[in-house]
Amino acid sequence: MTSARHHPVQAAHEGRAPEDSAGQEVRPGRKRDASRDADILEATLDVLARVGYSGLTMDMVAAQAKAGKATVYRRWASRDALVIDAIAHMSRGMVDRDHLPDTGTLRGDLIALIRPQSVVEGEYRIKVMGGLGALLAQDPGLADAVNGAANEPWVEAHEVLIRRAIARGEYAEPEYFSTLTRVVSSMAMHRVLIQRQEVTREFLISLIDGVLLPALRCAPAARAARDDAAAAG
Amino acid sequence: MTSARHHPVQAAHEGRAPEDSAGQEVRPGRKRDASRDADILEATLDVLARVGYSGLTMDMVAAQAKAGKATVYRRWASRDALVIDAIAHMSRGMVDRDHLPDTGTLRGDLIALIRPQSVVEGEYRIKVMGGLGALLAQDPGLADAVNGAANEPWVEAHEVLIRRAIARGEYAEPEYFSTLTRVVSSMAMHRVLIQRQEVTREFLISLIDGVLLPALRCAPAARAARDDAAAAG
DNA sequence: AATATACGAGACTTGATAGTTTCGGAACTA
DNA sequence: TAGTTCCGAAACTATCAAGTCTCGTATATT
Repeated sequence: MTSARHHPVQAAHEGRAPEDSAGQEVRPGRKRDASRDADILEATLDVLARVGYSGLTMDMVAAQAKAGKATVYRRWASRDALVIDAIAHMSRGMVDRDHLPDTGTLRGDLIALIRPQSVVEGEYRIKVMGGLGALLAQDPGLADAVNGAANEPWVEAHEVLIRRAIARGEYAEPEYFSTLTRVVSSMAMHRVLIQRQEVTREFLISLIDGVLLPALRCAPAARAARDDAAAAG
Repeated sequence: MTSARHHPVQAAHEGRAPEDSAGQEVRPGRKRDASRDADILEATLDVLARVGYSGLTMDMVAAQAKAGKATVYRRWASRDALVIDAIAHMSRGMVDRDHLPDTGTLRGDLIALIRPQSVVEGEYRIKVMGGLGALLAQDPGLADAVNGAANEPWVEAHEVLIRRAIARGEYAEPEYFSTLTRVVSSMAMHRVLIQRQEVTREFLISLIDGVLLPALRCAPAARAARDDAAAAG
């Protein structure tokens, strides 16, 4: 999408290149150290989580990555382009959508989703998102990208797990399904961004046992299911 | 609390004042035009909605309010103090803590709390709140102020209403009481800040009927109540 | 060896903006 | 009337940070 991707900053298409054909140009001189890319992106995320988008400076990022600013600007054209790529980088490997837990009960699945690093990293991601506020307000496209990177994977995972539990007959199909898939994600974000408290394993379990599962058990059923219930009762 | 309130910027306690006694000092000169306060605060909200917190400049605010910057700085000590007051100004009268509804049922009370102007609704408020993201993540003091102005009033109102319903015997005392008082507030903020959708009356009712009340009905009871239930079942 | 590019470090330039001061004029007090 | 404070407008100062450039050095091609 808006992706302002890596860019050997227009080094190509200059007639003097030995290999003029559109293929890979053979350039003399030291090669770029590809591993610095990830270092810089991770440094960017660290700074973003610590001071937010508007507090982030290129000097901080360079210092954190132990890189020179020239090295950063050789790879990204601007601060915004760097931040956008960092967000994209963050989204990788969050929730493994192809290997969701399957313990037999919804409660077991939801709790299995809470791995030690997802508590810590989840909070980290939430802080990163919070720090983006101003940018989000300006660029709806980026807002979607960030939301998709840090929020929707969790919502979708909960969606799958809840739907599966309903299919098993563990719960009835609720009327406000999509609202329920956002309970944990919403309240965890609120805890970090507004209350400014830690998201612990215990807190997440209190959301599951104290809010989501009870709500699911007693929520008004969707129309079809509700008609059945009305007929029976 | 942290409130950086209006401040005749330390004009007081200077020996030369005619009325030295601690009472209200009679000062010569033109009076401050109190109506400019609201104009400036509303201009601040307009700018905040348009460009977000980090994009807001004092020149923009002054221009929007057709005021001089000196007039702004005569009333607020800093940009942050102005923004905080503007947020407080916006959320004024959202919840009237001294006249909470009392309809006889929790559902009735919660829905009565949703008055047209008390709902965070419409593109305007969404944009204002969206622009605050960076503010929240950066400065704990500012975040507390915003939290106190825009969030806690709701949480406290829900706390009172739910406690009253429990006292009436409408629901049992739940184990995770304080978590439940934050359900609606958390999910409404998430909708505004992350999903970037409107918080409509229908959405709030879906939170009440689809999440909060069902959760309250089926939540695990607090220890004392749970023991009773165990004895009965 | 000669040349070209990458690297970290950091100086430098330039633009933006928070906050201050000045100005001419209006409104209030004594 | 004289003195004081407020007003909007705008010039001014000081700070901060994005982006560029230089330096000494390391690593690549020819």
